[in-house]
Amino acid sequence: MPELPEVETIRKTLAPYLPGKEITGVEPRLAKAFRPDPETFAREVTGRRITGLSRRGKYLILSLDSGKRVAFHLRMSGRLLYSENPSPPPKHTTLILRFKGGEELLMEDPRKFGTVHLFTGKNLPPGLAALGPEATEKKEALANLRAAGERRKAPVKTILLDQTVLAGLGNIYTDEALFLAGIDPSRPVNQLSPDEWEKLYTAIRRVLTEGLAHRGTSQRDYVDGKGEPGTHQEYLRVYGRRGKPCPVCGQPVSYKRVAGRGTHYCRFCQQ
DNA sequence: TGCACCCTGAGC
DNA sequence: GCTCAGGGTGCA
Ligand SMILES: [Zn+2]
Repeated sequence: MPELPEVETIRKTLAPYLPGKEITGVEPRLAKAFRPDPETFAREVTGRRITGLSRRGKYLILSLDSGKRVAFHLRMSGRLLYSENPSPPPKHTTLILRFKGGEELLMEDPRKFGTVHLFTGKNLPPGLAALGPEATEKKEALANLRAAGERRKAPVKTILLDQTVLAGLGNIYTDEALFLAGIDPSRPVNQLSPDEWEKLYTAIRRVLTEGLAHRGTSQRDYVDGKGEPGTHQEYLRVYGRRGKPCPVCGQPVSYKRVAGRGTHYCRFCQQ
């Protein structure tokens, strides 16, 4: 699933190509993915030039010369693929953008959960407007985590996945960070000590930095903007390793459901 | 505040 | 042939 390191890797791989491109063709193929409707989207985007490419949380954002912006959210199985020699689109294609030189940007999404938003500067999509600070921004992110720790009593994993608290973590990096910090994912957040918050944030930074260095985790569907997989799946400590030995103590990695998500952790190393 | 729901392919 | 995976939204 694309989380912060994956979306950022997609952004980096598209950055050399998209800015400056003129969009000559817009083909929405999955109507329900578009906010607003696909007809408005096609009308507003056709003929525009891409002026910028950025990321906020798990959203990838294109700026257009009209002043409008397009945000993509890939959810679990979405891919954004740039090609200079387009071939016939895959079965589950949400959108095709065609450029003046014959290149294209394609959004593929077998599970069809991904969304495409068209918006203006003041009128952000609700999910984008509500995002907390980037998980990589230490001062703001840590302050928000601590504030949540004071007024909430949900499991710590629930808070890490809450994009209004900090933006960018998903199920994989959350499990990995909690393991590195030695904290049980179901611990109520109001029970964490100041020392544990510091440790947890350090672990979050570490797993995100590693994920970025490895160009993302290709556990299931993820590839970057050029179709290349990342390698961080080879470095995961607990996620997807149920029953396999804990890298620290050697006991089998445990699995349970926390915050409605499959959760991997070590019963012996995490309290 | 927490959970069902959306959806399909992979894996049993 | 069935179950499961998952992020954000909408609704209780
Ligand atoms: Zn262990």
